[in-house]
Amino acid sequence: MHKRIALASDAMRCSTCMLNEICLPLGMPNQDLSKLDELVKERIRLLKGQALFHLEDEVDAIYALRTGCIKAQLEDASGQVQITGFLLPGEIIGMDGLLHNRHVSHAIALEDSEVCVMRLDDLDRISATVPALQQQLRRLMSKEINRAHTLMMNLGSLRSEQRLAAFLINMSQRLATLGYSPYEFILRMSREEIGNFLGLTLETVSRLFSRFAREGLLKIQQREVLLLDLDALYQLAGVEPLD
Amino acid sequence: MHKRIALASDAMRCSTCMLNEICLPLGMPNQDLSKLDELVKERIRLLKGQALFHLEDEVDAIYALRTGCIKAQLEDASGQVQITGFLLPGEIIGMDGLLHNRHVSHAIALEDSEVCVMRLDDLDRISATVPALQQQLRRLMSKEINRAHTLMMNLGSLRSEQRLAAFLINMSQRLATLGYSPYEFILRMSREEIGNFLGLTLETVSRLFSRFAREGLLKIQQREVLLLDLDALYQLAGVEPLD
DNA sequence: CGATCAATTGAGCCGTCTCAATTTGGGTGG
DNA sequence: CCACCCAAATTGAGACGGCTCAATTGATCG
Repeated sequence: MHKRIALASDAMRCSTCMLNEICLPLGMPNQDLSKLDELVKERIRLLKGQALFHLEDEVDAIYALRTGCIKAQLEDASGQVQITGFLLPGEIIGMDGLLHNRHVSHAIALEDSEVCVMRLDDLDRISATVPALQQQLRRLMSKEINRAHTLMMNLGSLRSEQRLAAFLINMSQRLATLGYSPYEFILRMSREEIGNFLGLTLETVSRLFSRFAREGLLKIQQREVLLLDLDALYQLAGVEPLD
Repeated sequence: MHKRIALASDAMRCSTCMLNEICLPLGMPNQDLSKLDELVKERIRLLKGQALFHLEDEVDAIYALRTGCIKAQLEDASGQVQITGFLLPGEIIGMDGLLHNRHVSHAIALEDSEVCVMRLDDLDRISATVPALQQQLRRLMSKEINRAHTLMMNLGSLRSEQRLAAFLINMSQRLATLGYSPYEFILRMSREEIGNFLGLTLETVSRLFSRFAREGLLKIQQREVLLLDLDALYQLAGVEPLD
């Protein structure tokens, strides 16, 4: 299905990873950081369109995205899909499967991607001697709960233009955190995927992009976005951005 | 603000609590259950309308609802509110505050209620010697993530009648788990609160109740519900119920 | 028994969806 | 390299679901 790669162990170290200010170790004391070095023993490379895991797969690990972009989506018995998030590098995926150690969602790469594998038994073993790791995991799960609650608020109370504005601001902020431009980026997902995520149809999303462009808020050509008036977008969204 | 009560320690024991098959200890091995007995040292009684905590309050504990009903709601800078859940006995509240140890939501009693206080330092201390507790907490947080994701799906893709049907089924199931009738119950929340939770207006909720009653799916008088045709409600919702 | 808040019901409007046609872009093979 | 094909995106027209605003009825509680 996908390619597992076991690199030389020193290539895996959280303590020397470029993303360690953003990813799982975020905010952990430096002296504990080195104890994480046994955590990631393996990475997985995914080609665009490949799944990291599917519904019902057994959970034996959670994952940190290193490069690329992954969508997380639920799927119910009737095949109806709901995208619950688009992950960027440094973000953690798979925590929704820890209830019964079965995944309840699909994780699919939107472009060629690479993830760090953090096995549950390693997490447990290291947590036993590094209390900070346990608390870190708790914080990360709490963050995901907050994110989902905020998305509920957006879906429940914002109008379409506000939802799209909030989405763009959110992408902009997260990309800025990664050191990319907050103004100019490429959307890795289709209009349909954006629409599904935001509870809108793809036509509505397309029309909104066209309207925003007409009003001078942004330029958009296919999936290339250039945000021209961030202030106006913030004002439109009216709420603190998603994440 | 609210009344804290320190009962005799044997009155607090998870191991002898009526709810221990449903609440935090759910699924934990019996030999570990007794080790939880130091966990709850205090309970809090809330009168209808009182808050267990507010936005921005410092988090030093999470709570298990013993009796009553509590709503959890976000509130953004502009005062806009989103109810993220209605809690029933045996359910855990406060896990969304573990990111920065600040609550990001309000918890307000919809009727006179009582919660068990589980202090974070006690949780950490006991987890250190009872690995099952740590895993249990992880499961509970994962469950909350799933619940929120499923609600996103409902808000994003269901029509109003489907949302209300899913809501009623969900209440029915959770009440049945507690040993109450799945057919007949009292809603502790107003039409407005239901509407807010489901991303609808109170008028729409009211009209739907009237329509469901006209169609013979249920009887409703104010907040007293009698479900007459659960099958039809399931079919309407079309998805697995919320939780 | 009035006062107040919650819930119901109606009428009309607006935003988003649906269905359909067209354009654009990217990939593939001749 | 161009012609072709297919998927993605755009745009339009019309329908409909849920919202807004408003009036009325029904509970609940001093």
